[in-house]
Amino acid sequence: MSAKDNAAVNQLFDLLESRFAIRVLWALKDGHPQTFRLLQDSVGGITPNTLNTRLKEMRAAGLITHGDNGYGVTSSGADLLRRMNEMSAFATKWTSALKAKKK
Amino acid sequence: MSAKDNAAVNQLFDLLESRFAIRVLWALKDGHPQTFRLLQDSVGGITPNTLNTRLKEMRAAGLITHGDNGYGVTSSGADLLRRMNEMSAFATKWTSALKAKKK
DNA sequence: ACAAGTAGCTATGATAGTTGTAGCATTTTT
DNA sequence: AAAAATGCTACAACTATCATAGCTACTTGT
Repeated sequence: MSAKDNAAVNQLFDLLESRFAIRVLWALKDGHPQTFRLLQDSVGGITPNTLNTRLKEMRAAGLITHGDNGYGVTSSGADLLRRMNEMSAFATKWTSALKAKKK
Repeated sequence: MSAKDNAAVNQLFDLLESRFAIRVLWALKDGHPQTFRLLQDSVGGITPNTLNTRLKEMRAAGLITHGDNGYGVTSSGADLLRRMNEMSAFATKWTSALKAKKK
């Protein structure tokens, strides 16, 4: 892994590690833009303050845009979501393994 | 996407969205266990309080173990990291696109 | 046996991030 | 013209994280 790679990944993690960041992106997974309030509901449990902060960050990062139909992902954002699908597959395996362990 | 999928992904995001969570896992990417303090250095900028909190969470989640040689990933943790490599590839593309935009 | 080093933390007060609730200004719908 | 929806902002309270210091248990070297 090069130093440049490290910087890039670090920048991505900076963006994604704050509360609700991933979820906001995830809520836009299907590609349909959503209004501020609908997005708030989709994400669930997020306050307008935090949502607005995340939206600003992600717009600055070029992952989300705000068009006439509301907030949606950019092509870059869609690219990231596509790659994150792998994590979803993992999650399913993982939670069932965890549940089995707890019994 | 089923409701079950949603729950699993939510649980994963609960774990990963707190500060340094992803980075702690990421620091163990190469598979070599690390001592507490070495891990602190690898992650960079994390306090022992936070590191310890994350380690507890991730051990409870079955992603990290603590053996004789220090902290390392479980097979489940390694699985997740493998899938997250896609994000690393994205990060490189994404940051260079961002840099170009800012100019 | 004893001092020094290493490992894995815990304690404490300060600061930054997030929450909960309320509501405002503007545009769109009825 | 009134009602509803949109995208927020304000503010006080709470929680997470930080920065620094240092503790206990164990190993290593003399």
